[in-house]
Amino acid sequence: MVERESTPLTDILKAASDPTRRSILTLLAQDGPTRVTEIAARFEKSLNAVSKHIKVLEAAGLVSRRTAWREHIIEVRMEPLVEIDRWFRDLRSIWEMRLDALESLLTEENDND
Amino acid sequence: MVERESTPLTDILKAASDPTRRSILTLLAQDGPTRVTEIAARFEKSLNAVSKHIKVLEAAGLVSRRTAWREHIIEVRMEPLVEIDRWFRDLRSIWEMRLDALESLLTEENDND
DNA sequence: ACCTTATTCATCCATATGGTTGAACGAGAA
DNA sequence: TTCTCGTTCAACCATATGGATGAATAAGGT
Repeated sequence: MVERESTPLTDILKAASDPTRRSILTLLAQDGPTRVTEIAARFEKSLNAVSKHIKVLEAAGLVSRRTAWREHIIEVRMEPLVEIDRWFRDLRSIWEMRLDALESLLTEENDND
Repeated sequence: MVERESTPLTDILKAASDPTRRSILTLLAQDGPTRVTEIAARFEKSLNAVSKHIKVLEAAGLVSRRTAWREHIIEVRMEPLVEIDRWFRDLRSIWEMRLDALESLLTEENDND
């Protein structure tokens, strides 16, 4: 009933908001492409739990998967994170525009004194 | 039973990962400090729902509250968002370090040819 | 005192999320 | 074929989340 929205930015932020998933990204950034089992071995969670985390990251575009034989090699993708950066910058620029407008308004008033 | 972790960065990202909450931040960045009721009026949700969203943003430090008479004036705080930026930059630098190491390794090998 | 306004608190609901365990699948090795 | 390995799929569970509605609180206006 409750329309479940899902935009790229929302998916990226949601994926990044879990500490385990951020750890996975850090691990991949450090060590490069890594097998699912290998990744799971670094955490005190079941293989399945980690597998699910990876799927979330994958859905958000934060990692890519390359299947070689029976092994799934996971690689971090930095590109989508730029979306967060962009959102942050947009918000900040909106905020600064208002402050600038406010300041010039005050300056104007001072001129009228 | 499941240890519920909550770090500043996690709270910030979780707070930012909801579209409604991001809209509230944008609204506040544009219009400046605004009353809760005023904010709620901009959304097709109950006052209570918006009130709860604001509490989440507040807990993450993304907005501050100033109670004047019976009115609660909400203001956006940009500072905590820098944490996201920092995390992103850290991750990227870890990633670049690995690539640099990889590249210099390859160059070395070429030198040995 | 009583009304009105602004907001939160308390419940309750449906769905999402993070976790577990066990079965299933795909593909090389014995 | 049967075994093992790497991984996902399918249930299932407890808790979190986003939403609604109605009561409670706070404080000025009448």
